[in-house]
Amino acid sequence: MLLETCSTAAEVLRALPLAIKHGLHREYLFHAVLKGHAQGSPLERTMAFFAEMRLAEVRPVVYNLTYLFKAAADRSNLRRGREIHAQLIANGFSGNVHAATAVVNLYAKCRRMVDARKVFDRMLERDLVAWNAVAAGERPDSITIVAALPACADLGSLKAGKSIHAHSIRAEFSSLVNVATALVGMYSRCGALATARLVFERMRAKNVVSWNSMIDGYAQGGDAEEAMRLFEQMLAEGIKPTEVTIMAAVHACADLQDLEMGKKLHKLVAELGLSSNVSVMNSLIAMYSRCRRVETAVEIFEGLRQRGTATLVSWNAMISGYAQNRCGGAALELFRMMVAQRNDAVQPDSFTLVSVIQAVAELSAPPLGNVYVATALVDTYAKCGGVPLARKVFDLAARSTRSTKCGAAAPRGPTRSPSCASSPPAATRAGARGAAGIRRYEGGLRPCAGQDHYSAMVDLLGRAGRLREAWEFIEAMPAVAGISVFGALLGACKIHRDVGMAEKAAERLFLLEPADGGYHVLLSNIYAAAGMWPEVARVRRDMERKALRKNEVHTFFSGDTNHPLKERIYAKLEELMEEIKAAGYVPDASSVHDVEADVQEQLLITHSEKLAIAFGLVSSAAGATIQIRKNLRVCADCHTATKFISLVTGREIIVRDVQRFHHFKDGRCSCGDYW
DNA sequence: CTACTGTGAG
Repeated sequence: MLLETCSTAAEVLRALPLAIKHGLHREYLFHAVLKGHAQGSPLERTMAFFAEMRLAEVRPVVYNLTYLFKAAADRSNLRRGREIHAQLIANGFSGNVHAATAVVNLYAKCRRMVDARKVFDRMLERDLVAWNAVAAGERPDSITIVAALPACADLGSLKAGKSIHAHSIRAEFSSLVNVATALVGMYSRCGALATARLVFERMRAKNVVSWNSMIDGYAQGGDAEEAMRLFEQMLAEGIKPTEVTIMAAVHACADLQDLEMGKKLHKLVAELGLSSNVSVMNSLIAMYSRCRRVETAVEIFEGLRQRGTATLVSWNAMISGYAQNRCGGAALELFRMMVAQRNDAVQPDSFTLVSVIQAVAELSAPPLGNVYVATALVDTYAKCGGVPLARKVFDLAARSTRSTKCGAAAPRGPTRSPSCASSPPAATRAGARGAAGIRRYEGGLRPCAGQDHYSAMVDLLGRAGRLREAWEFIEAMPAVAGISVFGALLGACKIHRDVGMAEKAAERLFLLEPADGGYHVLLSNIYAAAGMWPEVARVRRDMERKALRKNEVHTFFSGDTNHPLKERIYAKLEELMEEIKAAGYVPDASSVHDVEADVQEQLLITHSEKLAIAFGLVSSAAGATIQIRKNLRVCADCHTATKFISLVTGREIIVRDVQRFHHFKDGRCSCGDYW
């Protein structure tokens, strides 16, 4: 009871006389308080107490430091971990098995396996615990099994995971909570959500981590609805969520763009005392950005920045938030601030780069005309071993920056969306420009992690109409171009109505067998826009052959005449067109080009959303909400038409396109006509 | 009195 009231060294010192009277040692008291901090306080608080303790000349003992290591490892705080490692060496504890094991664990958790192995190899005495820390036990116990399962998930090897599952059953470990939980995690990260759920449901005893693994499995696996259902169930069962639970739920909320639920979670974060948890706050930044509440995201980000707790992830979340919400100017401004503040811990990485490229693409700045982007790209490709590509980007950049200098990304005044009013504060802008900042990139970027920045780059080149360059860019990529890269090219071909390039892109794309039928629809629409009807039909047949039609929903294509209810659908459509025209709808032909007016209107009328809405109207109960999922972005004409349809039919219509939800009601859309 | 495992933000 004495200890519970002390949290600073001064308080401990004040309590000392009383403690000594009770027969407690001075050291013991400090160590007990430190342990309390390590288990419950933020790492910084724990470190501060440790420093105070040293000032009070309390000699640390081995297990003080092991607690500190655990605190640092749990939060993957490598920098602090290294500091404690130095303390440990300075105090002559490096020979201790427990301490050394904690160091191995720290490096392993922070994904520094080389460092982990170095410390491990230098250990004179090793026990099973130490072996487990490098996940290489010879006679595996249950903890070794638990440690091996995430490795299967990392490798994406369901086969290896299953064989370990079998082994754990033979060794009679499989019903241990930790083993079962690790199995849930392994199955869900390998995409076997149904199996994960089965293991989860069969668990006799579940703990928070079990719930977290299952909920996050759904959240990361794309089933946000199920993630939220399970989250609600967890709360209903009276289990107190942790920061991990919250982050998974926030992620799911962002996916659903469910702002109301997002706000509830934000409140819950405060109630749970998690407002100082940077990771949680970062997930909220991303959630608000996806729900188009950039202002709220900025508030949170600025709060973190002012407290000095913003991390690289925070900056990336905010820059990405701006980019997603078409605030390209603000995104680039924040990017410049990031570079200018000269904080080594917060310098751009490949995540940042993706958002920056998106921002440049959106601003229609000359491709590669932005010297920041270009420099970052050159650096990245050179590091990936793509020297010829780096050279090419460099040449292009040199050519196009001659006229634009650094100015391509200069603030462009008020940006298009009202939500962009919240641009970064001006205080830290000074000195953000110029070559000095760019030099900071040297050595600053890690080699490309995924395909995202390649597809962003292809999108950038493609939108600017530089389709040939985009193609050359893909050919020169040091990595194998994936679905998203060719998808971006195909999208650009749609914008610029380049059938030839579209065919080239589609050929390569379809070899990769995308599960999403949207790309076939995209190609079909490109043909349709060019009036190439036999080709439209060919793509449709191709899709049917590949069974790409989604079976759980009714799927429609532009110009679809194949549905069993087609007569009723087309009749309904005609009726609707009459009604909405009477209500003031004027077809907007800007998304269909180069065909005669009557053909134009015919194309517009038979756009797949309109077909789907008509089907929804003829096949659902009166007054029911109609839900539509679109695998491309909704076109301007369909958007307008849907507003009118919601007005004349009194129905709510919810369209979810690749970008976001559109909630149509009484002639208005939740997106405020901005998407 | 301790160490090793399972969930984790952009």
